[in-house]
Amino acid sequence: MKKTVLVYGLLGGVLIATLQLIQYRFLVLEHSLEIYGGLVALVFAALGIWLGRKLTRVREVPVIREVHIEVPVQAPFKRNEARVAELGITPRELEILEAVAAGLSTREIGEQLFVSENTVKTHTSRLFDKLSAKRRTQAVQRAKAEGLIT
Amino acid sequence: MKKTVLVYGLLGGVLIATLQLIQYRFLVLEHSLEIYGGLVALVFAALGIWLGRKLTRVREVPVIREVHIEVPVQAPFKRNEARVAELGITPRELEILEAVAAGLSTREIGEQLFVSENTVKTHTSRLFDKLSAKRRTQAVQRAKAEGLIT
DNA sequence: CGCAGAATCACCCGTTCGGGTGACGCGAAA
DNA sequence: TTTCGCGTCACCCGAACGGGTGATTCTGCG
Repeated sequence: MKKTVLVYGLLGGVLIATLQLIQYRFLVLEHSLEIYGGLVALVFAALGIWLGRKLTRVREVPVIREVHIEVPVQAPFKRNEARVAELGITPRELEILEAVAAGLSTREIGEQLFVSENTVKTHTSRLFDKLSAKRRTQAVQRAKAEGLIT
Repeated sequence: MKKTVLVYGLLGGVLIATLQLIQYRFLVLEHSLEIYGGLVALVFAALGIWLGRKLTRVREVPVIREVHIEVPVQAPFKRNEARVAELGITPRELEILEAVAAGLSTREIGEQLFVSENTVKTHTSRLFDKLSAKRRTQAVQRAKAEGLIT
């Protein structure tokens, strides 16, 4: 909450500053008062609306409306061998990757594949490297996106 | 809520006042313009908030959200609302769930949703409970299997 | 009005993860 | 034969995660 207030505060500050600038220019150029007022009104109205919505966020009740679109029947699932090779992912690593995606812990994977936890960690480490991932969830997400695993 | 709005109002007032003061130092002349701008800003900010609230009220009415349903060989994805309700998963939790599935860390989720890490942790904790998961990867795996998320 | 549910945040503590480094055996390719 | 890729394992350390508890605020519902 404090963070939010802070954000609001900063935002307000920025707005005020912007207003100052706008005002200065208009003053110097001796433009119409109405335009300035309108701008201020607009900006603050927008800010107010945004704030109001933010503060009183209400759950929307999504109603699913089915929109059928023709989808070229996608092959059941074809592992992207090319991408696997391209990333230099070894078979063993792929195996670990699938286990990770299945939600297993390092220890569980080790037990399942009859290797030590350390080995699994080494594999995962290399995987994260190759997938440019920092976390298992990220690795899984990317692997799925690339079609590396199911 | 009223308190929040009030606080915001006061804050706005203070800001405006500050603006006035700063302006006063530089532009002693043309007083009417500053006062006018400040008043307009205040009024419209208030109006905006009111409007925002009004709008969110309306949003309580079911919102139509078009969902493209693909028709692949297997199962078309359709968020399993029933299952979500059955498991007692709240909208906010679903939001966090999706972020987790996207491979974000607790901190990143917090930043993205403007809440503290602790809050995210609370949500994930409850999610794991509801999904009978022990790890994020497992939660994601199950959520996908249940059709809770994409 | 009071209550339940949701969302927010904090703190503690133990576990797991991830990064970095180093090492060893094995089989294939150079 | 030497090199190289792969799989295996170990240790350390800091960061992230997960569990538990407690607390506050706001909203909707009786």
